[in-house]
Amino acid sequence: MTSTRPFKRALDLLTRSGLRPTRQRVGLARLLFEGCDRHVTAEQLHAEALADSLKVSLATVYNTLHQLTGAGLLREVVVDAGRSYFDTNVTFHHHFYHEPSGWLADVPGSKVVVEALPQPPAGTRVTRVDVIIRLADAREGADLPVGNASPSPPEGPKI
Amino acid sequence: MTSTRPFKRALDLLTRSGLRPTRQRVGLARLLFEGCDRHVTAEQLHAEALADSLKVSLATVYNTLHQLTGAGLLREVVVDAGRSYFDTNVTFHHHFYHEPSGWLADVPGSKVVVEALPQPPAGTRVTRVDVIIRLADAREGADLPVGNASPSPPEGPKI
DNA sequence: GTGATTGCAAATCTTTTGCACTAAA
DNA sequence: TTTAGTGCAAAAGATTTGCAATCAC
Repeated sequence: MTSTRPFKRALDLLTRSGLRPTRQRVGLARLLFEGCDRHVTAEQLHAEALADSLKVSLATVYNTLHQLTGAGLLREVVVDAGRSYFDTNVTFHHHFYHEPSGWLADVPGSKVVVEALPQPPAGTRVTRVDVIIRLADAREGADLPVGNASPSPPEGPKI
Repeated sequence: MTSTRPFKRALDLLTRSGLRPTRQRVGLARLLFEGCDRHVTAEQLHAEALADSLKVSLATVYNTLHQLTGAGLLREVVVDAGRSYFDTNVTFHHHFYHEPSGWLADVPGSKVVVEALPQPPAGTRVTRVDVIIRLADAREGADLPVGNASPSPPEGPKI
């Protein structure tokens, strides 16, 4: 599918990270980085790969996702115990998470201001501050005094 | 162990929540609510129960933890994919999470100021805003411009 | 060639489920 | 009684692991 440009880009990302550009890794990297930012689970990426005629095992998908995360090309997002999402957006940002559907969306870091952060315990350092804005379907009174206009509604098949 | 007072308290918490005060539930409630606030996993609470001579199955521990969460007596904390922590502190607060050890600690809600929260998507409402301050062992340059004094260091055998 | 990678299947781990049995009300 | 609750063992998911076969360099 597509030109050869993105193919080269995926290849570059891998080699620059010291990962041998195997057929599987390049294929997965293309699926992950060709389009716009996205959130995927291993299972989901594996299905996409197969649908794209990329023969790869689920175990390799897991390995690759972790290697890319280690290389700083992906960020693991923990919003649900029991399932890991990998985010291609590794810039400073937070998330909206619609628990009923599993819908996950980025919130620019600049849109949330976290102040007065307490000092971390001695011997430790802060690696990241995650802000997860958990959502439910609008119903009886809102739980928090936060407006309820509308940027991007949870619609699609989610996840 | 202990007097009969906390026993009664655990019993009251259950009945007030409409949960039949069975031997297992009362025992688990005592373990959870007698002391100060704590974070537990199902496996951990189960081990404690057995150590305290409370015969209860892991399945029942899971059931009870979820029932108590549904009743608002516990709050589930998601900081690690694949493992659920239950927090006896259900007041407004956030968390410090030391990933290397699994150490989890509360951060008073008043210690973190979250501003400029974006509007939730149409048809949804915010149920909660979780702030997770992820920690690693102090090493090469800190990742974020946040001091590094010391409130409560991660020590114990963790989890 | 040679060591890194992959695939596959089995193994782990955490959590859930089905159902006969037990205990509260 | 009668209905909720419990235990156990099996099932279900998600992720990891062991190791022989395979591929990149």
